[in-house]
Amino acid sequence: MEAQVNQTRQKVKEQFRLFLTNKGLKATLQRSLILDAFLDLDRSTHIDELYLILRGKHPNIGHATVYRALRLFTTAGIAREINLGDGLTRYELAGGRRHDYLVCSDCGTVTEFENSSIERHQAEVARSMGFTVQSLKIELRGVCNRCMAQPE
Amino acid sequence: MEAQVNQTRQKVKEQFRLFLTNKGLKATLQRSLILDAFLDLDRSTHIDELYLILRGKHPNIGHATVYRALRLFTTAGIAREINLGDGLTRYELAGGRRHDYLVCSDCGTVTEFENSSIERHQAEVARSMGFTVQSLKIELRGVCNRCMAQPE
DNA sequence: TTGCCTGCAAATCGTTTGCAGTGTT
DNA sequence: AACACTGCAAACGATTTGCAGGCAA
Repeated sequence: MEAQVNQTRQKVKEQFRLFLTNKGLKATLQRSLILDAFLDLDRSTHIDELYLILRGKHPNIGHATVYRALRLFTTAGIAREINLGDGLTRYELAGGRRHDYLVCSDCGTVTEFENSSIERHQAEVARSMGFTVQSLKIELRGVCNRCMAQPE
Repeated sequence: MEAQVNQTRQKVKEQFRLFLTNKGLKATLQRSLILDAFLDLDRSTHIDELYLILRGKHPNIGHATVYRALRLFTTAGIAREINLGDGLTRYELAGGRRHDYLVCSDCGTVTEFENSSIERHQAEVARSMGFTVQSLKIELRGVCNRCMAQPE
């Protein structure tokens, strides 16, 4: 599976490289760094998390550059925006099939899981209402087992 | 059903009145106006919509007052916050069982529907992950039949 | 009278944009 | 040499907060 991760990484980087070439955009050091940091995490994240990681290695990278890069990844089809309503925009690798989130209302942790059986069912209901479904998001709020165990 | 709506309205207003008394808070004209406007709509709404309606009748009501009132309704258990990721906080009457939304990515319209069969199923999965579920939200993005029909 | 509430304006927070200088092609 | 890109700071839009005066209890 280690090998598979690396394969995904290479595919994504290649996909991005092609996207840039096709659009006449430029392959800059920052974009490469941000994409690497994003791929390293391998889970949904928000800009500030990436920004902090990146600042560690490259102190003069700009906040705006990270925002711009993630938006670019999204239009390139590499990333996907998710918004869990806490005022932060999160990003996850597109291509994955994780649209299901457990949000802990205590510590704010977001756990992802997958449950594809529900998608068909849900999409069917929507279709019967004359709605053409593009994407599905399921969000559960509650208390995670860690917070349940240790009262602060 | 007209009668039932009025019954709900009275119950909610009574619930709010009790809440205020118990907490030592005050029943002001503004809070009453905002609650009425909220109940009149009888569907999820955002602050600006309420604000505009209220300004029509009471030109010097403050933006902040509407925000504060809706937050109060939420803590009173009358309203529920929903966030569909478009940067606006929406509110709906709590007590209802509508947690399912169709968001049109074209015109932004939010249509609500109900599908309780899914809740048990989904909650079960979460529980197996050691998660205590408090609430569930299902969000479908796509194109509504109106937008599908008329290309701009 | 007490002190919660209101309306206004200023502050805040995440995110976007303008701009002058830099780096890719 | 063109022109996209970066970093900074200022702008932005939704929401919150501080404060002086106003109004329920």
